[in-house]
Amino acid sequence: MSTTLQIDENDQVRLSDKIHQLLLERILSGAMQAGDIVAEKKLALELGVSRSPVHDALRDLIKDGFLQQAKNRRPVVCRLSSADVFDIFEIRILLEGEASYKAATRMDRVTLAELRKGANFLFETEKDQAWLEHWAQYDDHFHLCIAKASGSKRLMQDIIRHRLSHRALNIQAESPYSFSNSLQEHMAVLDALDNRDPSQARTAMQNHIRESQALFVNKFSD
Amino acid sequence: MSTTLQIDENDQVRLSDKIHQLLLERILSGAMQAGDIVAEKKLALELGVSRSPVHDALRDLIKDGFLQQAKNRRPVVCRLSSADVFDIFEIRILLEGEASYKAATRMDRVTLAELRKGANFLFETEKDQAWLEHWAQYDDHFHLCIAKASGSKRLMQDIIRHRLSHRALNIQAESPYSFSNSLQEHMAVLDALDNRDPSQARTAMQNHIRESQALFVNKFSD
DNA sequence: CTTTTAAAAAGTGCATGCACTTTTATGGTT
DNA sequence: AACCATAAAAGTGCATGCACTTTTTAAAAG
Repeated sequence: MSTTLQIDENDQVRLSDKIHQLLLERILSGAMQAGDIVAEKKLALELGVSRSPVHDALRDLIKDGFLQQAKNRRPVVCRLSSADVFDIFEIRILLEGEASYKAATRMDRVTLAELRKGANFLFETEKDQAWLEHWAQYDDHFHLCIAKASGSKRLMQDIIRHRLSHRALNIQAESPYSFSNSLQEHMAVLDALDNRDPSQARTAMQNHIRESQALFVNKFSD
Repeated sequence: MSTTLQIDENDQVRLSDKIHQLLLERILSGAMQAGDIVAEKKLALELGVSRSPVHDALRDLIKDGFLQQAKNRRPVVCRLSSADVFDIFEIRILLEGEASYKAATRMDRVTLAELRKGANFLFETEKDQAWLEHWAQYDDHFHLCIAKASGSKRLMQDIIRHRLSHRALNIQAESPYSFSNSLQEHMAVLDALDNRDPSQARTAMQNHIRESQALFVNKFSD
């Protein structure tokens, strides 16, 4: 837990934003888990800054839905029920399905080719520890590219938010078995995008997310 | 603009939350418009409180997407482009369509009857100034009830957020002509819910929102 | 009269203080 | 050991101070 604040002098970025980023990483990586208490004062001391920027960062995380706080109480990392996880996936199915639909007629061939190359590389590579890192990175990139290609900024932002909101579960939930399936599903989406077929793209993406949904919700029996 | 802070002693609610609420109302009512500057210090003085709770309230509004702020600059009320408005409606079509689908098999008959009564009342009443108030209130209630009845808390929260994000436009965009149409569309949704027909409910709700979309985006040529 | 520029005013970001609330530690009682 | 009361420690909400940045003002120059 020795992630530290990068304190450049003359920095254009707010301290509160750096702290927000740092804490988000701690939550997404599992370094901070559901139920953990995050005291503003203690954290300020730990980071060697005053309470103000920590206060702001925590408030952001509360708005993001990662923390909860009652008045006069210390914020707590949220616990997701299996119903929550299910619901988040349901929404992702809608939003990312729509994004794929819109992207089918808009996505440029270069990005498409690049994504396909990434998928092929992962497909042929041995599935060791480093591979997992690559997969996570590629998967994020895949979904983000399609969200962007939808042409709707709002849609993209919503998709990013909903993906973040359950990414903390990735670590424990993914099984090696599921990976090759996921890759196959990605390829199906890429095929549909290549065909410039909106409906096919929506369906393929929705299938993909539904598969993850089943996996995650299973592993997650409250 | 003389809305004041209700300062009860021994209050269980945070000052920052009250201020957030107050500012939200000012934005949604049109009292504060796109491009307006909202200075933390000035506002604190105006409200007779310190900068801290104002600071927190403004940060919330920034996260909500109503304000924008660059470092060291005063926050500004966001300007929505017509593309933004269009995109927000596109998302509402997805989310509220889904909510209606889910609500069709879950909504209790009592709420349903109550909504129908509200619609009928508005249908038969003379369309004067007071009527407009009633309409706005009823419309909100209608959409919220269905979002709730979806059974998905996340879906409900998302729907509320997206509805808020363009409600500031209501004042100038609604024309008396459109009201009776809207009411008819609401009735169609209620019929589908009564029939316990998910697909019909989704379609009816999506039609309704698409009609608003056309109206709003037209009135809103950047 | 418009443009430039420099000083004054006001603003934000972060640090800190204080009152009041919650949490933790402590010691007696059963 | 488990339970309660209570004092000490730590925490949050809001106020305020200060350094530095942006905005406004007003005077000087063209």
